[in-house]
Amino acid sequence: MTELSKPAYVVLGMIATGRRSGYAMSRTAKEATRHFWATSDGQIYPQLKALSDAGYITGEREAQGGRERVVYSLTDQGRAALDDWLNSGERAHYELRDEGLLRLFFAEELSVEQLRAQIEIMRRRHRRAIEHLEDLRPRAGGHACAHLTLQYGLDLHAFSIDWYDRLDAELAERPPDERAGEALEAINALVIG
Amino acid sequence: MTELSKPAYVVLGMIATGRRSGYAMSRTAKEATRHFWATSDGQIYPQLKALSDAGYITGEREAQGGRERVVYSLTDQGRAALDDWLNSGERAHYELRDEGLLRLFFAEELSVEQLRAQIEIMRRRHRRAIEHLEDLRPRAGGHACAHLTLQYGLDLHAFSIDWYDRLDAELAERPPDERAGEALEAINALVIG
DNA sequence: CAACCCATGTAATGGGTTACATGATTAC
DNA sequence: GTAATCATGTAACCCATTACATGGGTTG
Repeated sequence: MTELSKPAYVVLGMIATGRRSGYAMSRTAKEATRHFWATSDGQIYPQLKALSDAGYITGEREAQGGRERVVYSLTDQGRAALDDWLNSGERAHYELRDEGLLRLFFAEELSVEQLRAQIEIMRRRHRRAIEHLEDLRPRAGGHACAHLTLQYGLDLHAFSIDWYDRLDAELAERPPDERAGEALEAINALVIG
Repeated sequence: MTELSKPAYVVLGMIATGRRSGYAMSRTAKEATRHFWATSDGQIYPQLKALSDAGYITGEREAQGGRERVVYSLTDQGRAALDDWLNSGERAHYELRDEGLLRLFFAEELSVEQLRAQIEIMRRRHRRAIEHLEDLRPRAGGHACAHLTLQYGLDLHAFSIDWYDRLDAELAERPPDERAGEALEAINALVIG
């Protein structure tokens, strides 16, 4: 049995947890999983066809108040593949892409003032992320797991804000026109040493 | 002046902070920025050529103890582009991809026991990440910004471990064969409500 | 009757990784 | 001498996003 792709497991998982039409999966992907695992429509719909053809899922046309839609179910094969993945100890993909951190990494030659401006931008970004996730909370419905992963996101951004707050407090003690590299060297010695 | 690509800014930043050969950039990308911004050789070397052609950087052949290598410098144009990017308030790209969280999201139907097994796997992953970053610390050299972003990584993973520890402690109070969805519903009510 | 949501898809494009390819130098 | 590191690059492939395309139903 060959390994399935990541979007395939997303689709299988969506069906198993009650998001049974392509559209419902698309909504959940945007609203509930986007903040830790992005999945686009351009992956979902082709994947539904592929998993159908391969016998992991079956689709049935259903009239939903006049509008037609296709509602999918897992086959035994699909259920087995999902359970395998959910319980596998295989190394899970983990990746962070943070352009703000990348800027910090190259900030050596900036002034303390400029660095603090960047940090403020990053804090704002995390604050907006929290607001956004807070807005999504009512939409998590009765799904305990959706609430859980949402809470992780909220706590993660809160951690980052806190981290930058503490860094900024240290930088506030330094002269604004000092080279950021110098100021950070002194601060790092405190934090780590 | 057209926006440059992300790998382009990586290259400009690397030069500005003293990583002036393609190989040195490649090393730093693997050792110091990989954990928050991945950049592969397949991006670096073509980018060096493109930025040279566009007049952002200039390369000079240099004999480094017999071996030849190309050492790059920023032109005024390149320095300006980098400074723009470093000080721009434009929304920075931020993205998390965490397959472990994705599994948690779909864990509703697992048993508490199975869920706890997954959580243990995730904690192990974060612990390994910390070990890995700890190994890299000596290599950060005198670069205060490298130390800073490394520290962020360490603290971030420590946060996650702590978060899962607390979740696991709650789950340990529930019967192992209970449905994860049920157990989490009860726990979520405590945490959020 | 216009705007928005439900619903499904495709094609072009862009971004990034991996594997491959080469060769010199240095350390054991 | 052989393994690792220094050093530079290319090509094939995979993955994912974006934009486009279509059309029925609902709400203000």
